[in-house]
Amino acid sequence: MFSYDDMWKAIDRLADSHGYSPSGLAKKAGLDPTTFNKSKRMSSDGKPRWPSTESLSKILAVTGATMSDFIALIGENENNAAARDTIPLINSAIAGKNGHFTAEGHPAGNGWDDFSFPGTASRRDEHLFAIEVIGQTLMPAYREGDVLVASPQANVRRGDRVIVRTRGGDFMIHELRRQTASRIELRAIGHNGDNLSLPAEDISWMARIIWVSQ
DNA sequence: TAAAGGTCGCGCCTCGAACT
DNA sequence: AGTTCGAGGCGCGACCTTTA
Repeated sequence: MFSYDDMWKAIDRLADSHGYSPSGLAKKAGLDPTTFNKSKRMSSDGKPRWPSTESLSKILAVTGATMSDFIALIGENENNAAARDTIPLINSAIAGKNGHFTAEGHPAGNGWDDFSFPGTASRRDEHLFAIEVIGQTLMPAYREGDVLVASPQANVRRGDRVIVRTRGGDFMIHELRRQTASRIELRAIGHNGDNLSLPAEDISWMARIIWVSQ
């Protein structure tokens, strides 16, 4: 999961790399010049404030940057060096077998390779892992060879794509449709798009897909 | 299912500092 | 003096959760 600091630093770097101040970039993108003010990155009660996806979309559009470029900026260290770290990688065909994850959804056991992912060392989420898609079952959303980076620590919300492990041993890549205290409703990613409703206690862990290499 | 209430990102505005 | 930038207060609107 991207930390709050990572996100704002990346915005600052994006602005700087295009010759703008944060307020200049906001203005260029058609946003209020104060949108990215440091004073607005924290609410009055001290809670961190996150930029909206719409604001991010606008500044990427106006700078011509892609989401991948932005991810790279998140991963850069203070010296702007190309620091690239690795996270555990496993393919989807074997990820569901026992022994590859702890009860909390953290990578464990053998069978893992390394996947280069920018700035992992500076990120607070040390339990990130990557899943390489094998087969066509997730088409058209994900193709064979795509790599999904997931965080078991990230908060999941309606509409997020998630990796789910049930206590019965099922391993699924689905979209979260609804989550209540008692039930989890999921929708399959892929051609069939089947809906699935499970008791919350049947879910061992759930990790949000935060990034995809396609 | 709909209404009520809470949360949060953003726009509008004013003000002050720094710079040209 | 004019411009740019950033801090901070306030309110709006979208979205979400809770409750009846």
